[in-house]
Amino acid sequence: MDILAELNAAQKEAVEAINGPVLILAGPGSGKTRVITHRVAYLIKVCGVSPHRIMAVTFTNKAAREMEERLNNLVSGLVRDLTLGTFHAICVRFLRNSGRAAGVDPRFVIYDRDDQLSLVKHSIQEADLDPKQYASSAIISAISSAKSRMLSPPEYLKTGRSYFDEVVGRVYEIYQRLLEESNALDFDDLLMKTVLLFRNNPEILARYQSRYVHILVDEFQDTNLVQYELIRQLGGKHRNICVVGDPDQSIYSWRFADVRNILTFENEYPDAKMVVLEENYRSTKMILDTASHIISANQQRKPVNLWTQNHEGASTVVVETYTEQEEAQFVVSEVERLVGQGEFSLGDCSVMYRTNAQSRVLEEAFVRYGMPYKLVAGTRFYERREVKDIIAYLRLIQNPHDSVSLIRVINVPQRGIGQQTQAKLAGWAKSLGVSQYEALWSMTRDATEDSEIQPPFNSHISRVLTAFSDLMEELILRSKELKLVELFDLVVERSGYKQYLQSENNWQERWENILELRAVAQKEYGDKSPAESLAAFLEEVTLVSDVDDLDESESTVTLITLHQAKGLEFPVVFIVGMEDGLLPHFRSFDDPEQMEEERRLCYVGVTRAKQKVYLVRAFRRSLMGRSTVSEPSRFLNDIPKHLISTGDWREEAESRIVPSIYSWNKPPAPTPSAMEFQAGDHVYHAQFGKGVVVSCQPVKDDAEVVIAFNGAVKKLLLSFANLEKTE
DNA sequence: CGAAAGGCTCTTTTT
DNA sequence: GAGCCTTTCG
Repeated sequence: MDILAELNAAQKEAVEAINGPVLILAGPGSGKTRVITHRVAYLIKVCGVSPHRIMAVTFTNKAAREMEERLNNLVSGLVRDLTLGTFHAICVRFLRNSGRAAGVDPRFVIYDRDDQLSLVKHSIQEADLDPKQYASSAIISAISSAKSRMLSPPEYLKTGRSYFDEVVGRVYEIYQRLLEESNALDFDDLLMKTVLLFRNNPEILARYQSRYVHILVDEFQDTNLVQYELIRQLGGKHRNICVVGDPDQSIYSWRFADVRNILTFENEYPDAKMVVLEENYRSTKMILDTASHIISANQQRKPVNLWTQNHEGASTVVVETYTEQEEAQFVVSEVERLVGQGEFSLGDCSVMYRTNAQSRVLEEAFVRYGMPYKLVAGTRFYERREVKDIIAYLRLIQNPHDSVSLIRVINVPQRGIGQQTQAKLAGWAKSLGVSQYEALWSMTRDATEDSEIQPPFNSHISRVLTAFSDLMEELILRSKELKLVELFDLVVERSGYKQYLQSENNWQERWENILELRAVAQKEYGDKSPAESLAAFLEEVTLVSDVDDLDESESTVTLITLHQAKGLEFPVVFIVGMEDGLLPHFRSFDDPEQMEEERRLCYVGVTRAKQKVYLVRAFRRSLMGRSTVSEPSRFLNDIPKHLISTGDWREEAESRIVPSIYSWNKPPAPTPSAMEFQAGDHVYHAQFGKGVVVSCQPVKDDAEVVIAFNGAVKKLLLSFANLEKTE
């Protein structure tokens, strides 16, 4: 197979330029992914470069997986040795292997946003600051910003000028100390510690530098300073660095990504070859034209000339509805129409929005119509309470010093270890200069007699604490001989979590989640021992993003935020909430740079579409419970009239929908009796297949059934679900 | 100590 | 409108 055969001239150029730095500016739909995969394949197959010497950085794990798949088709078998993944995943590998030199214990756990939040709250308390006065999220963001610039707490304090900087500096200092005591790294640490490791250990860096002859970075416009530095370090020897990006799609500046990295790259590597990919293979002329008009209004950009050989296509549809409920109804009914005409399938359709909160009303509409959909994110699976609880137990086994996890589960299920006791324990551990777990553990030994500081607990509390310590010791001990899944089961069993869950409400659903987590452990790590798989499993569950789990082959409508949609494509795209205040978001109003980013976000959304774009807005929308009236998004003004079709959808849609099988207002008769179905009944659903009824509750003159289908739990309205009993 | 209830506050986007 | 925190009572 000729690797260059199916590429256009510019793409070929980008693939063949293997010596020296390369900057590829790739417009949406210009075959960027194709270029990267083919370039890697070309290096391996044509140039004979060992995959071991190639590193490819992607923005999401999903992108990495897809690339691996595609590569397997081009150069089967050789892909194993490739260093392929997100910056974060790759840094984890470096730190596990070589982190000791930077003072990183290789058994570290990774703290996600949630863990950060709880740690920052503790830090604020420990700094004797009023937690009500400082938003933890703002402080996290400031700390993250500091780490993106690789400033340590003292360095940060030195550069700070405002009182807020001072506060952040103090919290940062404590926060970092607590992280270290817990042997934990947050997302930013993964990057920063790696760069510091290389900076302070030239011999280690030299090893990696020699190894990586070729480095590729995707979505370069969304890299931050640390990531740039890491690439600079690793590429320092061979200088074969290939970065691919599109300044018009830079939408992560709030995460301290900096488009200027592209400029810096050009300046730092003046010999860099620049390749511009302008031919779009994805969208119709109409869509591309619409998108170009939207993005052209940005001041801070270089003009680009996107073009396509694709056909003209349909006009962009702009629609106004009265409320957000009506907006959702429009989307559902329009999807129904498109699918009914046979032109598109459900899986072809996507609905994109600025904020996660917007998904709820949409979901309600989809549920009401019994139309299958998948929500990317929502309450993210790994952020569910029960899932995090079990993960916390596993983390503690891996690393007992992890204080955030300890605090999370020490009293879940309730063991009579309340706040008072926990505070005493924390204080006591601090005075001993050991982690809380060590303090606990020392109580189980009689060594305390010769200790200066006696445990400050009465005998009852002591017994309860010792019992917990014994439990963890048992789990840690058993973890050495069991398989990962067996350990998982043991944790759920011995911690009393299963029993505890059964006393909670909607425990079935939550139990399902635990089983799903178990399935991940089972699937990926089968019967491996925890020694070889626990760390990998814990990493996976912390570093996954929501798009990672998106399966586009499934035939359901996709609900997704504009940010998450980057890098995806759909035949049909609905962008909802096209209102000033939402898109652009009002938080960006007073900052021209942020406003330009909002515009890019809109551009990203439109350019996801292959065939059809709908820009939908609601006249009235409730935000935070309050009903507000809003103006159409200013971005709509930049689309010339001749590209738009409007028309009164309402009249048309009503005449179409109401008498048909779907009804907006009343469920059609006959309404099946709620009594017909009970928990445990086996049922069949035309779309979802076989399932088991979890619960069935009457609502108004209908009933809401929760059904566990293979792999997914769905809430359906009985009158629409059209269920068949199968037993 | 813990469960329940009421009151408070925000809501952008996420590896 | 929901989640988070505090208060109150058993």
